[in-house]
Amino acid sequence: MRKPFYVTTPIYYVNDRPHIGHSYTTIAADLLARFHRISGREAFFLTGTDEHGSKVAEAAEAAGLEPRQFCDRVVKHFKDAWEKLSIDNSDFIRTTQDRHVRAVRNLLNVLRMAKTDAGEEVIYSGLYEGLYCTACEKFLTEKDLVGGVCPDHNTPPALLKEKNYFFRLTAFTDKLRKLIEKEELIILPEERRHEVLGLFKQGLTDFSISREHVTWGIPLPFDESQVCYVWVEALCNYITAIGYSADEELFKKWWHEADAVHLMAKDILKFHCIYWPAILMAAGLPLPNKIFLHGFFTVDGAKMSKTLGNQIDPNELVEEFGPDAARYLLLTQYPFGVDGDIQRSNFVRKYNSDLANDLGNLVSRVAKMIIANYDGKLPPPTAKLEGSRELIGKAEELSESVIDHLYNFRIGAAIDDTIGLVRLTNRFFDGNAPWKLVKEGDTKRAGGVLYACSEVLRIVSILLYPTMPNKAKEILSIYGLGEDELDIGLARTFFQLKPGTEINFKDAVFPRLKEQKKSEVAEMEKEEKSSEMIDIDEFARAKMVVAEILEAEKVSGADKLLKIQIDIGDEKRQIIAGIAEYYAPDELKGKKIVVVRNLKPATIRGIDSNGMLLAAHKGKKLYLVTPEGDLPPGTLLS
RNA sequence: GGCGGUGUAGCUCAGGUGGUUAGAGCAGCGGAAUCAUAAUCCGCGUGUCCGGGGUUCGAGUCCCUGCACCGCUACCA
Repeated sequence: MRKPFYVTTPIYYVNDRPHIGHSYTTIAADLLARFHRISGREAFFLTGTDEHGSKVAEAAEAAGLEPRQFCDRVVKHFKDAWEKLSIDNSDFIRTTQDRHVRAVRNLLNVLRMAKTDAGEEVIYSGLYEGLYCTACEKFLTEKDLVGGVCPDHNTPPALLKEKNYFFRLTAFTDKLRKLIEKEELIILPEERRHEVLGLFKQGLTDFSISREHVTWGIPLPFDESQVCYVWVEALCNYITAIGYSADEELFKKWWHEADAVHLMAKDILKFHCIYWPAILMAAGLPLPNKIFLHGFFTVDGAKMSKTLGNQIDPNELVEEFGPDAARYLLLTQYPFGVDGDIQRSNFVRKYNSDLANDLGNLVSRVAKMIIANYDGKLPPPTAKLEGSRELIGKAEELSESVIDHLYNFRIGAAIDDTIGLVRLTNRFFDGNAPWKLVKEGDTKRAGGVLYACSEVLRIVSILLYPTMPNKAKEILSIYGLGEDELDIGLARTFFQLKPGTEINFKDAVFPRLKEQKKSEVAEMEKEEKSSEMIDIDEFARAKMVVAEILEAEKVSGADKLLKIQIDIGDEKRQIIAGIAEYYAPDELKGKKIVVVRNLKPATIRGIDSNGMLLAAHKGKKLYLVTPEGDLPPGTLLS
C-alpha cells in the first residue's frame, strides 16, 4: 500500500470573490487528488477560506455587516464556485471555525514552550517599531510614504513602538536551508527553489507573529491582548483541518504518514517555503514533502484586473463550456508551473478541436456505427488490422506516461499525451475505413476496428477522469461501465471490454460550439468602439456645474464616505462622496469643485445624495476636479 | 544594484547529459473520404532558434557579452 496523498490549496482570502486564479489552483489540486485516488492511494484534498485580519473587518464594515456575517456570505461564493467546477474536496476549512481557533491556540502554546537548539525561547516578546499613521490606524512602511508623509492623510507618521511577539526564525534558517538543499523539503519548480535559496542568502530576520491593534483574529493564548498575525494563523489550516491537537489518529495518518503537497501560486512563496516549515520545525512537527508553486497567467496578454475588466469569472466559464471542459481548457493553455497567457479566443478553438472534433467525434462515429450495424452490441475484436499493433502498444503504454507526468506535476503533458492517443485512434479508424468494410460485407473486420476504438475510449476515459470527471464517466457509461472501472490499473491492458455489451449512446459528448469568425470579431470590436463614442447631445445630457463646498463631515460608520453640503448657485444640496480617505472634512470647506447636477438621487447608507462630484485617481492619490478661474457656483460646464 | 526566469514557425508552446534535413497543436493553403458533432484523414513551413563573440570536428542546447520583457529582493530616497 502506498502512502496516502495529502494535497492542499491555499485558503483563499474572503476579501475577494473567487476568480479564475483561485480556480486554477483548486482545479489542479482536485485533479491530483482524483488521480491519486484512481491509482490506488487514499487522498485527502483540503481547501478553504482565510477569514481573519483587519482587511476583512474593514470590508465587512463597509458592507454594513458583522465580520462573521460578511464571511459567511463570501464563503458561499467560493463553495458554489467549487461545486460548479466539480471540485471534490475532502474538507473545507474556515479559519473562523472553532476547530481552527482551538488548534491554533494549541500550536501557539507549544511554540511558546519550545526552545531552540541553543536553548533560547522560540517565541519572545519584543518591540515592533514602526511608522504609525493615526488617521489610518495602521503601520506604514517607508515605501508607503510619499515625501515623508502619509499619502492618504498628508500627515507625517509617528514613530511608534508596539509590543509584539516574535518568532525566532533565525534559529532555524540553517537547518531549513540544508533541508531544501538536500531536497528533503522539495520545492518545485526548480526556479522557485532557487528563489527560496536566494532568500536565505540575503538573510532573514525574526518575524512578528502578533498584532496589537487588530481585533478580528485569534487572541494569543498567553497574551489575550494580542491577536495572532493572520498569516501565521492561516498557514496552520493545513494541519488543523486534519486533526492537529484534536484527533491523533487522523493527524498521524495525514500529516506524519502521508505525502503532503502544498499547491499554490508563486506569490506566497516566502510564507510557505520559509515561515511555515520553520514553524513546524519549532513545534517538532514533520514538514510537508513538497511545495509546488505554479505561475501567474495573463488574459489576452494583459494582467488580470478589475479596471481592465478582463477578469474571468469561473461561473461564466462553466456556463459556457460546462465544468469538465472549463477544467480542461484552463489546464491546457500552457504548461503547469510556469507563467503563461490565456487567450479567450483559444477556449472555443481548443474546445472544438480537442474535445468536439477529436474526442467527442470519435465517440460518436464509433458508437453510431455499432448501433447501425451491430444491433447496438459491441462486436468482438479481430486480428490483422492496419496499425492495430501500434495502437494497442501506445494505448497500453499511455497510463505509464500519464502517471509519470502527474507524479511530476506535468498536468498539461499528461493531458496532451492522452489526446494524442485519441488522434492516433482517429487515424486508425480512417486507415481501416470500417464503413467501407461494412459495404464490402466484411462486418467481422469492421467490428474489430470498432472494438479497438472502443477500447481506446475506455482507457482514455480513465486517464482523463481526473481532468474531466463527469465526461469520463459519461463515456464509460456508453459501454455500460461504472465507477468501479475508474482504476489506472485497468487502463494498462487492452481487451477489457466484453463483446456483446449493449451500447448506450444518445447525444454528442462535447457538442461543437460556434466559433466567432475573425471578421465577426473585428466587426464586434468596431461596434464596441463606435458604441463607446457618444455625440454631443449625449454629452450635453450630463449637466455638470461648478459647486462650492459649504460643509463636509464624515459619515459615521463608513471609512470612505463624506457627507458634503454644496452650493450650486440656485440651490443648496447634499451629496455623499467616497473621498474620505483622501480629503479631511475641514480642508474641503470653501473649495470649488465640479458636480454632476442631474444624476439620479441615491441613498447611500441611509443618507440622501443628490449629485456626484468629479475626481480622478492618480496612483494611490485622488484629486478633485476644480475650476481654474473664479467661476461662480452654478456655472454650467460645456 | 543583486539574484532568478523568459526570448524557437502567423499564434500557444516542446526541444534530459551538445551530434543526422529544429518539432507539436492551432490557424492557413491544396487534396481524399463521407462512418461521424460540415467532424475525420493525407500533403504543404527557405523559421537570422533575440543580437554579438567564444569553446568544439559539431551548439537552439555549454561559456562570455549585449538587448528586450517578467519575477523576487535591496538600496537610494
